[in-house]
Formats: sequence, C-alpha cells, structure tokens
Amino acid sequence: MKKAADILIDKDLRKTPCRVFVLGEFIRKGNKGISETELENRSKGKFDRVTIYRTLKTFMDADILHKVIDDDNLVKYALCKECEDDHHSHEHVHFKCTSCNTTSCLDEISIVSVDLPKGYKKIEANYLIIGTCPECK
Amino acid sequence: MKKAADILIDKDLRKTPCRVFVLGEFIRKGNKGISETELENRSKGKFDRVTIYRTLKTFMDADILHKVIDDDNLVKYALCKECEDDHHSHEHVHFKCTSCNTTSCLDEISIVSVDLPKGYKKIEANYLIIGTCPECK
DNA sequence: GTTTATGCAAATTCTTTGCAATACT
DNA sequence: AGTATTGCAAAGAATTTGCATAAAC
Repeated sequence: MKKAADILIDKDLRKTPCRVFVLGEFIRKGNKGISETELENRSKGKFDRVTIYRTLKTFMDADILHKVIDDDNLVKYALCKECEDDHHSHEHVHFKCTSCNTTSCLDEISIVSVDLPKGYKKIEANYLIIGTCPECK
Repeated sequence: MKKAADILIDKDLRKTPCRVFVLGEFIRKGNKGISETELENRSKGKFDRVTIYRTLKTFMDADILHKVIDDDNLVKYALCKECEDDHHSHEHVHFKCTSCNTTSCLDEISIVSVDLPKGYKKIEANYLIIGTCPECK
C-alpha cells in the first residue's frame, strides 16, 4: 500500500496538507467510500469545505479517486485497488450496507457483462448491490 | 398501456391535475427516466415545484415509479414495465446515454447475479450501464 | 519568483418542511 | 363535510465560482 505523499509525487501533484490528509483518509479506509462531509468532520475544520471539494476533483481528474454511486443520492468517493496501479478500470461493483451505511468497492468481483439490445454501446458500467455487510450481520 | 387516471384509481390515489400530468408524462416517455426539473419545465409552471416533488414521492411509495441511479448524481424517476403489474421488481438495469443524456430502463435485460464475498447479503441491485444509445449512433 | 492551491464570501441548485387555503370524493 | 392535496414562503443541504492571499516548487 502506497503512502499518500508518494502517490502525490507520482501523479505530479503538489504536496499540500489538505491533499495529504484527504488521500491519507482514503488509504486508511481501504475500499470504503467517503463523502465530502465526512472528510470535513474528520479534519475538524482544519480545511475549508471548498478546498476539500477541489481536492476531490483534483484526485478524480488524476484517476486516484472515483465517484461512488449510492442508491440514496449521497455522493461518496473511493480509492479502488485497480485505480492505484495503471490498469484503471471503470467497471465498479459497489456494495452499500443498509445498516451501517458504508459503501465499499468490491474489487474482487468483476462485472458480468450483459448483452445489450441492438444499437446500444457500452462505455462503462456500475453495479450497485444493496444489502448487509459482514460487520452488520 | 394503462392510462394515468386508471392507474391512480387502481392505487387508491386521488385524481388531481398534477398527478395526472406527471403520470401522463411518464407513460408518454415510456421507459425513459425523467427528472423533477424536466417535469417542472414541461408543465410550464402550472404546478408548484413542491407539489411535483410530493407527487413523485407519492408515486414511489405506491410503487408506480422508482428512482433511477444516474452516474452524474442527477436524480431521475422512471416507470418500469415490471412495476406496472404486480411483480414489482427492484433489480433494474439502467442505460445512460452520454450523448443525449437520457436514462432508460432496460426491461428486457435481467441482472446477472454475482457471487458476493462471505458475509455479504444482497437485498437489491442496480446495474447502470453508461454508453451510447441507438438514437445517438 | 512563478505557478498553483487555499480561504472566504456568496451564489446556485436540489430538496424538504410548516401552514393556511383549496380541491377531491 | 371531511380528508387529502396544493401553493407559498422559507429553510436546509450539497456544490460551485470569483478573487485576493498564501503556500509549493
């Protein structure tokens, strides 16, 4: 598992306290999705909300993070294993737990492709599974 | 294809102009998702925004509509074929076209279930495919 | 010393809530 | 008539933009 500072250097991004903090949070959380609000709370007001939003955007543009589809219209971001190395994939399987409300990126599972009706052309796919996770049994 | 007024009677909902209009729009649009903003524009200010929101909520509670997952955090609602009769299903395959921005409910396709890691329990699933649709070839 | 990121203020969009007036059956 | 729905005003959450200051390289 890479450290935040190293990832920033790799991606040619300036090493700022906010970026190190945000990226560190994602690394610590593993494959769990984190919302901007959570980051704001975790940082205890150390960084401006706007700065966190901009940091998230920077990371998305750099393919470090991707947006996580939530059924309840709540936006989260996640660092996926696949995104860390070079074969960045846009085929994500996300699991949303209705009990603890965490959304995780199930990297182990690959999306089974379906046959689309004539004329449809797939670019990417997101599979969201809603249910209960191991911790909430 | 049922008419709006009949569906309302079936579901024991009062027949009001806003409900008839909104439901009519969904029937006309077929399996395409519609956002609250679109409904507001289409009605040309005839109904209050709040009323449209409440109407959408009423229809969701009555299993007439379901929320459509959009990758770009845009909320749409759709009337699915499966939802019209009694075997209301929550396993939806949605297709979002990056060109015309429409989201449609692909009723013909059923979700292929995946094997979840130990401890995970599925309640429902949403599959969103992003790409180009037949009209935007 | 340049370039880029940050913080603050403020604006926008989406959505919800309370309450009195109105429409539905 | 009695109950449910509507419209208005207003509040709340999430997100974005502009600009001057500050920090990174």
